[in-house]
Amino acid sequence: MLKSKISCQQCALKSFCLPIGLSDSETQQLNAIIKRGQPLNKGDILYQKGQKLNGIYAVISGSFKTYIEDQQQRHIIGYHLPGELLALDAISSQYYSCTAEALETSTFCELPFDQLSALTAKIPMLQNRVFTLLSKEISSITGKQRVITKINANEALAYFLIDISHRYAQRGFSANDFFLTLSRGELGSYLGLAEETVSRIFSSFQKQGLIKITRRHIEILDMPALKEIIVHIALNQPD
Amino acid sequence: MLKSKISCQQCALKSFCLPIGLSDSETQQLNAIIKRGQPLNKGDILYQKGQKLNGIYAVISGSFKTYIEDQQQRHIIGYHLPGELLALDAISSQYYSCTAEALETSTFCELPFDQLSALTAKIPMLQNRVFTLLSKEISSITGKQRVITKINANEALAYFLIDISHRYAQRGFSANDFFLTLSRGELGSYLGLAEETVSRIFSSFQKQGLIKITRRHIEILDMPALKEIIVHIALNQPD
DNA sequence: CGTAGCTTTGAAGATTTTCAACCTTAGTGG
DNA sequence: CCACTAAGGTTGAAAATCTTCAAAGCTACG
Repeated sequence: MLKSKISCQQCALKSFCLPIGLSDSETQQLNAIIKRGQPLNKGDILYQKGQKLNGIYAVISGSFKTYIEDQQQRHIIGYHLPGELLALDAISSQYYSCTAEALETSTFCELPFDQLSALTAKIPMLQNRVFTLLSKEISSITGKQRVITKINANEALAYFLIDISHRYAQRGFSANDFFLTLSRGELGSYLGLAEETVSRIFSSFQKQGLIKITRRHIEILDMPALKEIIVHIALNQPD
Repeated sequence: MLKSKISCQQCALKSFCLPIGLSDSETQQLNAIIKRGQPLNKGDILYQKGQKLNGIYAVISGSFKTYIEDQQQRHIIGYHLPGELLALDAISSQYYSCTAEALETSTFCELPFDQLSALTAKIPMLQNRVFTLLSKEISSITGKQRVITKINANEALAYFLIDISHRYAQRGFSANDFFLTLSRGELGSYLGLAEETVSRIFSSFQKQGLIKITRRHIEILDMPALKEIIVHIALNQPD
């Protein structure tokens, strides 16, 4: 029992199964359907757009980007950190709607969706947990959308930094010192900005003493000032 | 039984309960928890940001906008047509994260979420239906985000028109002739454009013979050409 | 018939992108 | 161990796009 609980934690599913107070037996049932994946290297594909849904994924360590591509370019849709879930949008169509790729050496686990939903049908608390997770995803995308939908480039980047900082803090990582695994170009694509614009604004933030940035290593020096940049934006503040 | 089935249809929950083949008894159970709301007039508030979650809502007829506001302005977040659901993002926090307002005389029904989740725990098919609806919402917001995140104003408006057209068609309304209940300013806010930009682009689409627009009445004259505008954008095409 | 609110249009200004060149760093092979 | 290379990052200047400001047109409604 204890073993499975620990293993669940190791699976970085803390965020998934712990906060809801499942019994040991329930935890074990959940744990039984979780498949631990082989570690992936940078550039390895977790799933490909168009493939039939196997399950949803949780990032254990490392980071992933999701994207779709057309003839001209690749559009970054998501940036996923440890403890976060991937492929929640694929449940409805049963096909992955984008490609997920490891941005660095990363580990993950898989939750086969049919097994998960069989289990949620038996454990109401778990069902509610899944509802909550899906709903939270909706909030978070809506929040991002709000921000990117016409606020200017400064604000978009300030928001991005604050968001990442929160997400790291939530998982127990440093809120003020972290590595970005997206390139300037990818980040630009994610936020709807040109790569040069991202670079210029990072430089300007640094000149103002808000951050220190060395390639992909970011230190947030003045969080209040960063927040000041987006203070006039009506936001659903992240928890 | 039959009565309740019809009533369910009347509730415009066709989209919600019909496609999954519930038994008559299950349909009746679902129907029993659906509360029909009083019709609202233009400007009436369905729910207010910050209020405790009562339930999620389905639009029966008319249309709703959702928004959040700050000192300076109101930001339109959503535009909801008959058959569509509102407040899916409030399930996780248990508080409405934006305000929903009727854009014209509208009817709706309410699904108290605690009762719904008690029912889904008993009816696996319904549980999966809710998972699917939540997941679909994630897809659709992600799609919108993709589009607005830096494509230009022409593309954003072409996408919007195509999206609305699809959504009306899906509910059995005309795909090529409909009324917009958002003003130019509101639509601009929704898409992240200035109201004048929206107006200019509608004029330009009309000059090109793509649409005919008389105030809020829109006729789509050349759907293929509209689609051509966004053809280079990698999209998860709506079903 | 007049007014208020929405819409359209023009012109100037701001922001962002694009194009181009150059810089920096990490990794490679001599 | 060093020099070279490729990839990513930075910076400047011109061009494109969108916003803002301003004014005027239209329509619905009392």
